[in-house]
Amino acid sequence: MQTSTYMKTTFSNLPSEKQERVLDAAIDEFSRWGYEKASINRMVGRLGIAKGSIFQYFGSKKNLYFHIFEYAVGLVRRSLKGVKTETEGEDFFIRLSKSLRAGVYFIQRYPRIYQIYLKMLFQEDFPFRADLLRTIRIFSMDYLRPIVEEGMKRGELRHSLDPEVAAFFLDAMLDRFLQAYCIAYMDSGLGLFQANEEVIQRRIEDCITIVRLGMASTVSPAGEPAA
Amino acid sequence: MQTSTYMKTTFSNLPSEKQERVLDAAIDEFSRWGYEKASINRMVGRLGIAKGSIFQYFGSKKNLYFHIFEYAVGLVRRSLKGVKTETEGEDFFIRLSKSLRAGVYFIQRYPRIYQIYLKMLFQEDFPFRADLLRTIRIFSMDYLRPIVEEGMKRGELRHSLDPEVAAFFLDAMLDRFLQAYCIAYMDSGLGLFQANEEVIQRRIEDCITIVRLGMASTVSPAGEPAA
DNA sequence: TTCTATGATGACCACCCGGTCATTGTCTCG
DNA sequence: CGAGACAATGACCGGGTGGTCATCATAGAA
Repeated sequence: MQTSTYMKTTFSNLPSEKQERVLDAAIDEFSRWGYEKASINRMVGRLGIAKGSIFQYFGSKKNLYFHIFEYAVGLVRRSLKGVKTETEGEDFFIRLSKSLRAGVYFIQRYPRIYQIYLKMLFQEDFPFRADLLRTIRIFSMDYLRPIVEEGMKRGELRHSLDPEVAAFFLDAMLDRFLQAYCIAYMDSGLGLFQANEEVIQRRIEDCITIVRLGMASTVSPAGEPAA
Repeated sequence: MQTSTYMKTTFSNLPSEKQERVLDAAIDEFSRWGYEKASINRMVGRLGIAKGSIFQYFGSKKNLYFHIFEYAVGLVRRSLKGVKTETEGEDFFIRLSKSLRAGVYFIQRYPRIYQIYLKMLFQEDFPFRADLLRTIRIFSMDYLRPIVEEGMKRGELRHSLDPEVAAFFLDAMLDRFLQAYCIAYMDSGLGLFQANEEVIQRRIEDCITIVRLGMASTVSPAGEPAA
């Protein structure tokens, strides 16, 4: 169990089996309820320990949340780094496709972590929320922008493209795609919500085709390049 | 003042000047705090009336919220209908551009209404939230899909385009664009947040260019069509 | 004037929250 | 067997919530 600014020695002295039970309960609680509505009372009730213990471990609800957030950021960071290096040198649109796939995989492997993100995104302001979300957006942009720039350098992307705008655009698309996979009302009739692998893969290709070719018909009246 | 399922006769009997003050205070409260954290106590405190009155008017906090939601939906409906008819027959990408502009205008004219939407989107589950958001998404798709289909009929869009996917894609882009204009951490370095008209217009054109042409460089090695 | 209907009121209710801290185990070392 | 260190406990605190209801105020009709 790594150290963290947000936990006290009382917690790190605990047998790791108990630490894990506590963290698991916290992830469960926050992923189900978000920050504000998460209840320490409920959490300790399910854990079968006293409320005071949690405050002995972390000092406050906020610190507990930060600790979990830090852990989640670590997971995402490793995952993104993995995709980036594994796809190094490949075509831009292949990389994009694999990144989106990796996003889906991540959600499948750590559904509660993604739920915490969604709850954070889809939740009333709590004081430090904006900072945490900014952290996530910067993450995303730091991942996407270099990939775009590399794609431009290789001539795979239009020279007239503004990398900032392109990264913003991709961020919007990727984010919404994953939301549609996890939230029923964000899937606007696409059938993406909790879809199986086959549908997901088809929709990924659909969306990336739009990103690649755009929506306009080719200017020459001759017709489509390939249809 | 139109009737509504959610208000009682006690409210409709009120002098309309007082009705408006109450509704204004409710919009203010919900736009600032969202549903769960909106406080009837605070609201009546600012209004200078008794708490019991609100429950005499609407029966419950939920009914009050529904009443406001219904009002907001009416505003959006009228606004969208306006843009759709005004741009009838124009080029698809012009229509798209004007739709996005209209979104910005709407937010500028009714900032608190949009805030209520954002708070609803970015907020913990309250029981009926999913239904309300589904309503909004369906709205959006019902607006976009026919525009896409018309664009395809005119040959302005690729025949190989799937209208469902295209509408989803556009919804994602438009939604995120407006969020970036209103929420600092959603503006990933684009400078869209609270931007002036000139920047907004430029970014609209940037984004729509990507939608139109895509990101890929033209397959022929000859170079860009126009750069 | 008196009666009646209806709006206005705010003390009060049950419930939940995060956080505190004096007290009670429990384990280790001398 | 102490003694000291430290984890565990849960009653308790102040503060907030949506919602209720007996009571009061008032305006128009008879």
